[in-house]
Amino acid sequence: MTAPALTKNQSLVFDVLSRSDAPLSAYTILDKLREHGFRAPLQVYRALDKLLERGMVHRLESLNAFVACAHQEKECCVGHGHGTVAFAICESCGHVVEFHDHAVDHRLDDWARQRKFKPAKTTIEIRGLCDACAA
Amino acid sequence: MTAPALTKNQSLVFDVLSRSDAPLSAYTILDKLREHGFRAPLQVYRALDKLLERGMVHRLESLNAFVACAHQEKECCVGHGHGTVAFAICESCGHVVEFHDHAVDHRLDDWARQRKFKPAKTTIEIRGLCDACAA
DNA sequence: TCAGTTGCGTTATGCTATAACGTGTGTCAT
DNA sequence: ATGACACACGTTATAGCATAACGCAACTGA
Repeated sequence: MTAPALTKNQSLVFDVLSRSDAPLSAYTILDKLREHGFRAPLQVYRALDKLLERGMVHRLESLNAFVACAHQEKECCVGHGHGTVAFAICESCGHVVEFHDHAVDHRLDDWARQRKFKPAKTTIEIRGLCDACAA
Repeated sequence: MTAPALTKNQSLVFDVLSRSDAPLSAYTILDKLREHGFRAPLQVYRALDKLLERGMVHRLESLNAFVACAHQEKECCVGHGHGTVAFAICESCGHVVEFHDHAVDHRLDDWARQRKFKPAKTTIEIRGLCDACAA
């Protein structure tokens, strides 16, 4: 029932993302893992694919970058029980806040249902300035 | 008061996007405009930048592609009076529906206000299957 | 034992976007 | 008019993001 353990590459990539306080591009991850034997982008992308499947990592479409899921409580990442994830991205300090909003989810679901559109994945990203950077 | 006329390159790019029934990448636009003298990606990107500024074109972050704004009534594109734009993107036929939802806008605004986050640009993209393709 | 699946490593390639340079043209205050 | 400025344009080169296609190794389950 429980998901199989992470492979070595998957763990390495996930650790790098978890330790980072800002999103990382695949190539940045690659550079951070060269000393662990990574040589090629595909090693990173393949690990990311699996981590994305599990919901342990999110992709920020507007940045072409990746973050570890903020819900580090195990239940969340294993049984990705929440709906759509939204992100607030500070364009100054790079910090990202992940959040969920049921009202927004519900509203978009309604829209889709009315149009008979079948959602597969929804992206919500707010770019702007965080409190600290708005000065 | 009224915005200056489009330049030749801007018009060419906008026309290509307007005529397309699916999003186009910058390089696809470039290919379609080679016979009009376009030679380099920058010619396309520079035109797109201006069109994006005016709200006449939208960028789909999850596709790295561009669409003409669906509100072709002039008032909309000149005085971009609406709030955040959302998109439903069919992954089968490529068709994109643009829509606005005040409730969603308002909800995200509330979230930002509470966090003292200053939104600059918000991306909402639903990828899935349209009614026709869900079969 | 053999077929199927999954992960891995490597090389090569393709797609997306911008940097940095110089040119021409218009505006407008002097 | 002239010089300063802004802006669009064209070109070459380069940076940054992502995947195709090959082959090998390990595991799993008939």
